[in-house]
Amino acid sequence: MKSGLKSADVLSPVNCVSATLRRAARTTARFYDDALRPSGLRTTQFTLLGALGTLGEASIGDLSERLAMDGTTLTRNLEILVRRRFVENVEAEDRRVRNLRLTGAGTEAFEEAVPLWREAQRQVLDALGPARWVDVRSKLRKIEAACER
Amino acid sequence: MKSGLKSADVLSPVNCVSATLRRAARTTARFYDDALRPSGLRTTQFTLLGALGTLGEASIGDLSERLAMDGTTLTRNLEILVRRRFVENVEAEDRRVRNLRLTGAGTEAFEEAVPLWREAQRQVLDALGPARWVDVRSKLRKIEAACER
DNA sequence: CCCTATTATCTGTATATGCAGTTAATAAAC
DNA sequence: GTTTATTAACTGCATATACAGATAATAGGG
Repeated sequence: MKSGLKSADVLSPVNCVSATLRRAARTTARFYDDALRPSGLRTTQFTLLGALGTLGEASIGDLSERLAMDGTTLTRNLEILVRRRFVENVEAEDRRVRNLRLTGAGTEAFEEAVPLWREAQRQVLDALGPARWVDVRSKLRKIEAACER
Repeated sequence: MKSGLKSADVLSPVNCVSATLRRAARTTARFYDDALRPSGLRTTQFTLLGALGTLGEASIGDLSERLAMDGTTLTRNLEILVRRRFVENVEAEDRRVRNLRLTGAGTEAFEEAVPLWREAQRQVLDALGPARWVDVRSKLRKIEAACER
């Protein structure tokens, strides 16, 4: 038989969903990081600046929910961007909360990186086809939902 | 319209392939790490022990290729497993190479973790359906291929 | 109003990840 | 056979990631 996969296969550790996703995440991160290198931004930083650009002003909690990233991770990832003056703090009414927002330099850095990012994204989508990517994405959402209860 | 996605959407940074995959990887890693916690193994360690179990005896280069993971990352990830006596060094003919192999304790630790892993994997596959997962996996391979040239 | 519970963030610690540059050993060139 | 190129792994550095426990501030109950 040609591509017969028995159900036992997917319950064998060599076919771990988490390992497969991490592997794909490593490989694409290397690719996008390489493409973004001239901009001085890593993919994670690019994503974080983009999220702040969209949200306008956001707390660590807001970003944590949106990016499905632990708050303590964000504290440290943001620290780097604040140090480089791409992001700044804004005081919130609730004084437990620290709100963050893009600076002018942060907006500029992001915008300059967009064409580099777009070229990487284009190469990946040319290989897969946008419709297939949209399909994969919706299935990844299902997987995440199963992991979040 | 209901789910009309124009091609412009997928070329907008909010739909970054790398960011989406990293997010999914983070979420599943948290889930599997939590499931594996009683075993004392993280998902990455479980995967690494599994790869060594399959390969029998392997160099850093072998593992690097199989896991699409940088050699320097492996040097450090293996260091932890060697320290815990789950993995041991074996001298190779080529003296630049360091070969690695599971110890008895490493095999035991892995085998004890398998049922915990299987339960996590089962939950994810129940939510998605094994056929859909096989489909996603093949598309992830295409994405990786596009990133590796 | 005070006490308690909840919430938002931070710190300490550990692992995960990869690039640039180094070292040591083998392979190739002459 | 020596010199040169290539290869395998390692070190230094920086970022990415999350859990446990601490701190500070708000919200709720009496």
